[in-house]
Amino acid sequence: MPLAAEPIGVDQAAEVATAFKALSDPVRVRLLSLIASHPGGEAYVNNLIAAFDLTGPTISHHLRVLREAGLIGCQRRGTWVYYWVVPTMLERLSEVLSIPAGGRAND
Amino acid sequence: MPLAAEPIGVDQAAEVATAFKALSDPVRVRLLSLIASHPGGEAYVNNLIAAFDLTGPTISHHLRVLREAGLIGCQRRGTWVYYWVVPTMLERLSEVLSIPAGGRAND
DNA sequence: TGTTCACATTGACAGGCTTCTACACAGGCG
DNA sequence: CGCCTGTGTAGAAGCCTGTCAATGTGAACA
Repeated sequence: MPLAAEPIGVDQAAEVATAFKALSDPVRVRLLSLIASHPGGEAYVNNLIAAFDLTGPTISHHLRVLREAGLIGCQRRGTWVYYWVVPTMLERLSEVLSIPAGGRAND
Repeated sequence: MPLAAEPIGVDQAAEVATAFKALSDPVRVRLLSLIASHPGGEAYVNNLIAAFDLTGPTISHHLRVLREAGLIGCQRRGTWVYYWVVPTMLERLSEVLSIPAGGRAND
């Protein structure tokens, strides 16, 4: 439900804000984009670390923030850990920011 | 351009992250929703302050963060100050989060 | 089978930034 | 001038970001 349609509830506002907080860091935005645009929709950590001038633990921390926000999922396959994007969450956030036709829905 | 379409650039990632940072606080999300869903698309500060258990300066500060992020605009009319939502910014963020058909665009 | 190596995460900590309140200031109205 | 509305500033508490060190997991090899 778009936040422009009606006043958002306190609980939902907190939930949405948590997700947006996960996207409030440039590194995490780039990580999400790298994972989402990776061939096959998956990426493993080694590749992600190589794309930044940051150390492994730092990337790992950022990935955890994205994971706990429900934006990405991960799975271990042998030695490597693969990450992928959870489209449901992105679509939901996109819907929250969308503008209803006419700018408002009711009242 | 959706961030899932191709790896986002460093500059654009920083710009998007700044906007999301403005939305990373529950109070600001609720403020934006209150303004956007207000009859006429406008709201004045006195109404907004009444909706929270926070002091006036705090709300004023949050409004400034939203304003500097380009998400809302304001104008003084006599004694009261009116706020409204800038739909362009919301639409752009919504597009960034949208998922291209098939999950990816090229390559 | 046991060791060694590579991959990735977790924990602890320093530095910087954000958030919130209290007080004080500017702008308009009666 | 007195009052109300809204903003700006200064300061304390808390959170976030990034690095180093240590741990856990799985594969390769003698």
